[in-house]
Amino acid sequence: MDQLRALRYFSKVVETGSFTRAAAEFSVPPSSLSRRVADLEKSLGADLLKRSTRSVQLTEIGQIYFEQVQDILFQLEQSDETVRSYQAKPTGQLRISSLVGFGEQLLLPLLDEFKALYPEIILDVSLSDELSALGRDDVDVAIRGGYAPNERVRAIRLMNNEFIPVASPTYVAEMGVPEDVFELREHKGIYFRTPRGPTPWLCEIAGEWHDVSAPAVAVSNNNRWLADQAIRGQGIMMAPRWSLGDYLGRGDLVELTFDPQLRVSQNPELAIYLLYQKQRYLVPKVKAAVDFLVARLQRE
Amino acid sequence: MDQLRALRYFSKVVETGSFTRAAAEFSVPPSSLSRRVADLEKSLGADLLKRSTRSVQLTEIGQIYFEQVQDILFQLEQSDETVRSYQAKPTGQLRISSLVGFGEQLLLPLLDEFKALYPEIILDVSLSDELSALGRDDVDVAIRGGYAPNERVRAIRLMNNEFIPVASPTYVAEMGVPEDVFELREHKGIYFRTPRGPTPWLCEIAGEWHDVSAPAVAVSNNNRWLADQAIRGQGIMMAPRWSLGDYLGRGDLVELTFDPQLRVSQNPELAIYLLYQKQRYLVPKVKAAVDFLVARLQRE
DNA sequence: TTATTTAATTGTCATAAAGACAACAATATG
DNA sequence: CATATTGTTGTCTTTATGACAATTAAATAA
Repeated sequence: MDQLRALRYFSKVVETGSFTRAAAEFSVPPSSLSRRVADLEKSLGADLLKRSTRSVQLTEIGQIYFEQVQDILFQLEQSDETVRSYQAKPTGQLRISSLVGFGEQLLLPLLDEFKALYPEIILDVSLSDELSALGRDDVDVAIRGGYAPNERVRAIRLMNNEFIPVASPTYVAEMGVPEDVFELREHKGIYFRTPRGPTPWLCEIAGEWHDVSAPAVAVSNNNRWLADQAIRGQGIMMAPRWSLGDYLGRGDLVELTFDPQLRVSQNPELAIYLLYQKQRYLVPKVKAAVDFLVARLQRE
Repeated sequence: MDQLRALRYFSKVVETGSFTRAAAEFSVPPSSLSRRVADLEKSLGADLLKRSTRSVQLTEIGQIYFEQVQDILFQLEQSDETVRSYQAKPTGQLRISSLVGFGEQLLLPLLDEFKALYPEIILDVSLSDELSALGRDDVDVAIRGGYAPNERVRAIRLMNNEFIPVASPTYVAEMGVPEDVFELREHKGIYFRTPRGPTPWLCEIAGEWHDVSAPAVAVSNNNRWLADQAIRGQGIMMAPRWSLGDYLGRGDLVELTFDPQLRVSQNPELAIYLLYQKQRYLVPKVKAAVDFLVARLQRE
């Protein structure tokens, strides 16, 4: 029995929920799948699917087996691609996913140069603050806050992701410099909205965390627009230092300092990471992208 | 092409270093392996092996592929076993590995009861302080100090592994109670020898670690014998609290206390863990053993 | 309830892939 | 230089998979 073929058949039947549809994808008659899956079940001595003419359902053990088989097939796919593309020129489609703000300000400006270096790589860039499934077939390289989701993914720390409070000089002149974090509650707040809601302003005092957010005058998931609002004196904004570009240098915005520090997360280790599947580092296009991006983006 | 068969052939050729020997293990002619591996190489578009009539060597990419393939084959093997043994009675050979001291004192006394509960499980117990490769085919359940080696292994904390200094009342009467850790250097030491050498006595004072070991009067990897030495007043011993059984209760040994505490490792989180492959928890014999051992050994 | 439709299984034959065995080529070893 | 060992190649046989038609089972509609 060609076990691997049986596994691919089984897997596809589960995915499509039908022998007929799965058979169509392999361009073989459904009877082939029926037999191969039956062989597989016989060799395992357990039923994987409950067939009821009109629908196909996983048994309990089938569910467990399916998940593990999916993983195995995926890994094998990746290993094969690694070998196949070994010592070839970087080429093919490369999918990069990045945080929106980071992508707009730092990643996109680099990509022209990357394209010039590797003209045969077709870039597919998606900016989203939702986390994409690097574990599956979605993305080759991802830039994210937070850590590696599992041990097969390598995370390279690109830079600090420290959020600092800023406001325009005009705003400060008008509203005064807040001396104490609790004074902030009398100010105006400009908030970035993540997929999990706006980010509050937090402060740890004597081991306890306090929410010291000001009333909101602007909320958006668009960093650029929020920065404009801040520059025009609409309020105080907490933003990653890297996102402020030259606003601080030119004096468009000034940093406000507090003791203890104002934060947006209880996690002190906020950073931006570049993520990729370890296994795939040898795929030329992936290696080219990782090496390029780390060289250009890593700051410490 | 039966890709999986090709992978098994390839893998075995690498393991045995020879087409002929590998073929013998599958009971097929060497020509079959030759053809299958050649097919595989053709489909991958890369050479995996350097053949030189008298010897077979991996190419660079072959080495990488081989490692990944080994892992995939192993996982598939495990998934298949999980399904095959699903909803069967706990049966078959169960390999347990444990730290020597822990095994002798706590594990072995439990096993008669386990055998009575699951008479169809054939136990294969090996006691060793070397860490066994849970990742490969060696062991079903392991009891170890330290942590899980990777994300596929689950580690259940069984109990604290705090080492405390003890001596017999006669020894203390004769030599006096050491008040300060540095006084220990004038005492007599009884040491357990791990595979990495005897365990020194350490103490952290003002952030700095000091080795305050006494000259050795006895060194062994046999806990029981060392305890006998200590009871007979030969010296001071650092031993895990669990290993002392009722010696403290009966007054055979007394605990010495120091401030700051005397330790055998800079790692404060020493504990005993039960380890098993997550994937294999559904194999009845593994589940039976894990559940039984955790129920009997877990203390907090 | 019964007819109809759709999906999965089973039977039979054709085809393709892997194994068996012998012959051959290449390279160490004596 | 001869011999033994190892891997490859040629040819035939065996086995397993695919193709297509026929059959069975279940869900939907009359």
